[in-house]
Amino acid sequence: MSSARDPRLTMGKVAQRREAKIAGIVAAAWKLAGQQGIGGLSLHDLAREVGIRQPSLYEYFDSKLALYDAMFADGNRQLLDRLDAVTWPRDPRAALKKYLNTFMAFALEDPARSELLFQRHVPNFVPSSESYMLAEDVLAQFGKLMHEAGVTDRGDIDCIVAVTAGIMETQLSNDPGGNRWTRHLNRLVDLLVDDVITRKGPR
Amino acid sequence: MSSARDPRLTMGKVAQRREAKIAGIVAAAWKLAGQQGIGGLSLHDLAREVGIRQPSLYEYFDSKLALYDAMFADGNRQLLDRLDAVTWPRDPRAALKKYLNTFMAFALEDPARSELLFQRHVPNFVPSSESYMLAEDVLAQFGKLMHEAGVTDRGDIDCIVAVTAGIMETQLSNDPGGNRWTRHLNRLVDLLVDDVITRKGPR
DNA sequence: GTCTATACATCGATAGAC
DNA sequence: GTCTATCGATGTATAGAC
Repeated sequence: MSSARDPRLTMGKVAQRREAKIAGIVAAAWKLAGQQGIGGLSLHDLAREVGIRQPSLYEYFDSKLALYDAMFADGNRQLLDRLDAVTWPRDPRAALKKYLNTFMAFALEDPARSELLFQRHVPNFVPSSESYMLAEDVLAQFGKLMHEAGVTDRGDIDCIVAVTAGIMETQLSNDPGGNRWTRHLNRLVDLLVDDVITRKGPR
Repeated sequence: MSSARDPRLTMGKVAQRREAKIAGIVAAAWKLAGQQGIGGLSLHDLAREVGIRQPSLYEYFDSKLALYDAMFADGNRQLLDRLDAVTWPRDPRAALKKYLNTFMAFALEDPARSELLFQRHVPNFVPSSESYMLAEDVLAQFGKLMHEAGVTDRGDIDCIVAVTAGIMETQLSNDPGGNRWTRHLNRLVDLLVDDVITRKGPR
């Protein structure tokens, strides 16, 4: 489980141990999801992986959807941590590309995580507003970089989003572990941004 | 269920009735899948929809995966029929765009069908080789049009595939029934094909 | 070819003892 | 906080009578 800065100093020892346990459960859940797919995750298996019995999980999560929500939040925190560690180029276009490449690498390294975070492979799951705020933090960074790169129109932003999603989808589905599709990411972004710029200010 | 040309004249009356029944079951399966999602389809519900009992379905399909396989084949036949009905423009670029728009309209009009045919939302399902041949027929048409439009490099073809997949994915996920993303399809195709042409033969 | 009955498995969730 | 025991629902698949 990833840790964005903060609490743990405001917590008592018991609360700390509880948080650590929850973190361990979430980590085990990611491990199993990686093996069986996010949809194939079962609470029995998860409990066994953690070394407790299935009903004991309900001490930490009110329901399976609550577990998914914790995983969703955790996954987004992982991504935010990853983005925090990046040193961004000054050139806006280069920064945008670095963002997209960082995102893509993150998405491809754990297909099950991407299923939960970016695709719609878990029926009935809707992130809580708290968890969704983390996803919005990711999007806000993306929007800021797009703006600085000169892409401000919603339609243009949508195009880059769609291209990124398409590369992720096709890469995951047809060539997992390879780079048959991702290697075109930078080229497509350049193509699009160039087009946007020239149409906007044809000096 | 859709009917590509042929049999039914080589069949006896009994075989004809059986085929018709199977077609009705598949049609009912599509209906239910449209309501509950392709993954939520259950044989109990399907049998009730058809007016028989659940075990009776095994008279027509050896397993649930066999049913999915029949649906996969049927869906691809629907698409082939749709493509057969199109009058193709002479201009290769226009023909390519018409193909992609036809495909996109087909994909968006039934999300459950797209989940089975184009996405990977049914665990453990792998189309039989016979069914997959139909999907290959679709791809063959696509490849031919691409070639005629001057797009021959595999990487370039992959780019157009990715863009198409991305628009389909984002449209289905974020704006089902709308056109927020699809309206950019032609623009993106033009952008890509122009880029391919100019890089290939910069006269 | 359709039925009833049922096996068999999985899974999420709850009750209550310790 | 963890356990045993169990509920209840769902779902695929099979056996065998008609």
